[in-house]
Amino acid sequence: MSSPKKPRADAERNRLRLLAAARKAFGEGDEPVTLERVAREAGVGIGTLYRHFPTREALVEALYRDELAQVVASAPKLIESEKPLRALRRWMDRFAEYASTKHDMADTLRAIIEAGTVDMTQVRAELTEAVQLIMDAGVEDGTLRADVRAQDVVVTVVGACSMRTLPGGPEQLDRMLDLILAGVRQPPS
Amino acid sequence: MSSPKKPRADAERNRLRLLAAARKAFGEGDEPVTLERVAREAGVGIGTLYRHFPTREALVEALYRDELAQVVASAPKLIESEKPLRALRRWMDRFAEYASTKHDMADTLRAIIEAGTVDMTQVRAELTEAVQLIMDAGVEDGTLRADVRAQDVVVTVVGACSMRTLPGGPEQLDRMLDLILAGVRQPPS
DNA sequence: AGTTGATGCGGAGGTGCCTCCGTATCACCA
DNA sequence: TGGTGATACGGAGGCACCTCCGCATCAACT
Repeated sequence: MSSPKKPRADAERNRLRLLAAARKAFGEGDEPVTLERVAREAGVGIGTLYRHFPTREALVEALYRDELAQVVASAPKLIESEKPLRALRRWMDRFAEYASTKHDMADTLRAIIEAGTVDMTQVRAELTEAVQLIMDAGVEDGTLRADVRAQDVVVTVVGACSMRTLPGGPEQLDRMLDLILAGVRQPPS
Repeated sequence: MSSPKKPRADAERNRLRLLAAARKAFGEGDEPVTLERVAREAGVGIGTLYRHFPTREALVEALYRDELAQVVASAPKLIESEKPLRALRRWMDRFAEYASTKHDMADTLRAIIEAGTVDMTQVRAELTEAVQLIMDAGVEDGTLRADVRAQDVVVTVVGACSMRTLPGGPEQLDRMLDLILAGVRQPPS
């Protein structure tokens, strides 16, 4: 059930080296990470990098998959400690903080949303599920609208977060998230 | 008041040739437009292209400036014929249709929103003004919230429209715009 | 241990973006 | 019209992305 193929030892070793080198390179605050540098730093050829990670996004995704999983996992916790509306807002904040810190990740998330790759769809589905969870709670207690799809919220939020430098400064993103949140809110009719 | 410098004849001629070539190249439905090709087609060197249009965005912006101006200009007309809420939605549609047809323009708009270049700021301001106009009308008649900034709406809409291919198909953008619109709406409290 | 097919490796090379600067052209004035 | 500084031109070249394929390495079997 779990071993589709026999992996070669050197392949796995190189994969790990690449991830380590990438983590280091993307970690350093300053600027643009060239994949050639990552490969060199890992002591492998550029071809090897591309075989393991066919696109830049694939590499970044592998790098941050863990942290993203934590963001996803925070959703159920937030529901327990907060009312749905506030939980959703806090989740957005968490996501936004994450996406803007590692702003390489923001681009990658865009790509993930857009692309049709399989394991990309996976990440997208996880995010949607997290939001769905909160929204279900909100629908149940009547504070959130029932006719809004979680996926639409996710895509809109990703779109908002993927704008690099906002003209209105960092607080603008906050207001934009508020705007989206207001759209999900059940009007007191 | 109007002639800061004397323009050289060949410069202006090349500028026009470049725009013509670009319009043709971007017009053709199929795929990716290389700037080198545009330059060649215009019969000028690549260096000349870059002198006239320092970035790809500058070129695309120049290409579509007119059409964008029309989108901006549609705002006052919409106010006359529709209620503010509906006017805003129609404006968003107009914008979205435009941005997704010329999807090179979508990228460019992103760049415009993000970048700090002067004449880019100009376009951003125009868009914001258009939305502001509609929102003012909506605030006046009480259908739209007064505490939402037009700029936030613009940036959020651009973010949404700049997602290339949505996982939920073309209708998803429609729903996302509805979501944003709902955020601007005055709750009947 | 030796053989061998499968798997992975490396980096040269093709492409596009953009810069830089020596050369050509223009507009103006004598 | 010829001279001259200012302005614009062209394309080579540097950089990064990504592909392709001949060669090396691995692991499974004898």
